[in-house]
Amino acid sequence: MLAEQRYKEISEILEREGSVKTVTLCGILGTSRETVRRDLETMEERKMLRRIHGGAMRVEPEEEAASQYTSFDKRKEERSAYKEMIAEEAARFIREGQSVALDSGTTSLALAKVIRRKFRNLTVVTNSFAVADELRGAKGISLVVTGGLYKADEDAFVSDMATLIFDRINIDVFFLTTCGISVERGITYQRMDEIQVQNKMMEAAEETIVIADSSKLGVNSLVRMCGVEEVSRLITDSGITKRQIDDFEAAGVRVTVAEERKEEE
Amino acid sequence: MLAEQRYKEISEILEREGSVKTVTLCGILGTSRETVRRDLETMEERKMLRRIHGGAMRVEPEEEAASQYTSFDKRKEERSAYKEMIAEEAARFIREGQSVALDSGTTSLALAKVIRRKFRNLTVVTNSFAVADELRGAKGISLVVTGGLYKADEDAFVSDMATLIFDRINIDVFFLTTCGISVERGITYQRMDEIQVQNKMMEAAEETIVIADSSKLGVNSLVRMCGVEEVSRLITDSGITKRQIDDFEAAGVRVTVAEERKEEE
DNA sequence: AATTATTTTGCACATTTTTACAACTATTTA
DNA sequence: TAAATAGTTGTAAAAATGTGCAAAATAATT
Repeated sequence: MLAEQRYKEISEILEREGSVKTVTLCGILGTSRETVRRDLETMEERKMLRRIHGGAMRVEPEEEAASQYTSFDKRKEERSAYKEMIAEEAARFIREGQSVALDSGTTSLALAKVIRRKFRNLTVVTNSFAVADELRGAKGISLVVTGGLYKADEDAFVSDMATLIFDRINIDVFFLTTCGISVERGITYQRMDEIQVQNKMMEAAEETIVIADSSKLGVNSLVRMCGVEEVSRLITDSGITKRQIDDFEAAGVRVTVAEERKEEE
Repeated sequence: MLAEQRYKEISEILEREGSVKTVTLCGILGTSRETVRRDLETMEERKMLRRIHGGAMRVEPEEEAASQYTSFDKRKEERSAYKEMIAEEAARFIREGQSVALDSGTTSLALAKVIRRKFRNLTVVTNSFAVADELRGAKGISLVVTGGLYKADEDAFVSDMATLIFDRINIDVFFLTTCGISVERGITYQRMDEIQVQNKMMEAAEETIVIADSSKLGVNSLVRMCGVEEVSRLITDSGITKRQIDDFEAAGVRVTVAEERKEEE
């Protein structure tokens, strides 16, 4: 069994149970304790969990009472190292003067941070409060927010009110985040709230690029937003397998793998 | 059972019950008394609870949060005492279940704070980023943002894109802030950016109430938004003169003067 | 296809952490 | 004040972790 597959398994267990013992994982994964510990170590570095003596704990998605959007804050720490790499790579597909659309995924927020740092003449359209907050007052960034009804659990504006402005706006590149993407089922989500906004963004956009860490690949979630043929490119991390790359490329989706880069600028 | 799992369990019990005995925890967690005590000790260090003889008690959220925030927040409040008073008064014209519109004035932000504190079933429509930020995740507040192009110097969304949603929305009360208001020249502003949004809000609203401190009274600024006959009420502070009250009332604008109140509820 | 290089994994052993049992001290309450 | 209940500390057994190194599995190269 591959390491990344184990990570995925561990993540799922953690999502379900909240915490696991190292020995339990040994049994489930059929590997030695050292391997499990090494896995947990890497996963902790990637902010995918918190290690504790005897096992690991989930990085709390729901810390009740403490206002809802902190849960979003917590979630954005998940796999943040990957997300930054992906965001950095995604920024290479943007040129000064263009207009880009960002939805409300956590990877979008990472991209917003890169944009704030690297661009001085860009229009950014978003339905994400966090992205808007990040780019609020950023020099040289023209910020357009969709508006609409605010959904705290997604930290974004949804409903058809959020789609109205797209009749007046053209987008060069739309960076789409997702819960799951597969060649067979296309791009899928857990919730359907945001799909209409994303669809509008896609319609308004010249080109759509999916930015998704490798844990989303091959995953089929509940609601289908569109097929893979609608997107021109997928940017992901090195967790993608050769096989998956071939499948996506065969379906007409170019694949870019974000690699660790050592402070180039 | 892992230590961290026990902490979580204890936290949940404490959240539910308020306090818990050491022996009770022994039974629930299936560990010795020393272990429970050590757990409570660690958790006390982490400020997750307060130890008492025989067990532990929940720490009230205020205790921990207080130290960091209040000094800064209080000072901010002291400065804008008059706006607070006006906002407090304005809130009396709102009833649970209604929908209200707030524009991007500083007094609107003060009103948003009062709303967050006092209401649990309200729809708030705004084009102000600060107001949206204040009400983001507020319990029982349905937040609708106009969207549109973000103007940093007003911290608000403007342009005609910000007016689109008003075809779909009805407002009970619109609280209008202004640079100047006079019986002769009506409501006037320094800039014209926001006027179209405010006009739409007014159109969509059943009633419009101007909230303006007394320094704005009798002032004629550059751009006229509408006449005083369009507004039903003016809420201001005690700096207003008897003469001014009479003039406004004669023009059909009822006047409410916000007074200092001593913590009534 | 065969070989080499690289990474990953598992085992043995030293180290650290955790826990429960005692024995003892402190606090509460009747 | 005495009896009961709760808290503290020392210690040893058990459980978990970290590390060096060799075997195994993968990837890369010829």
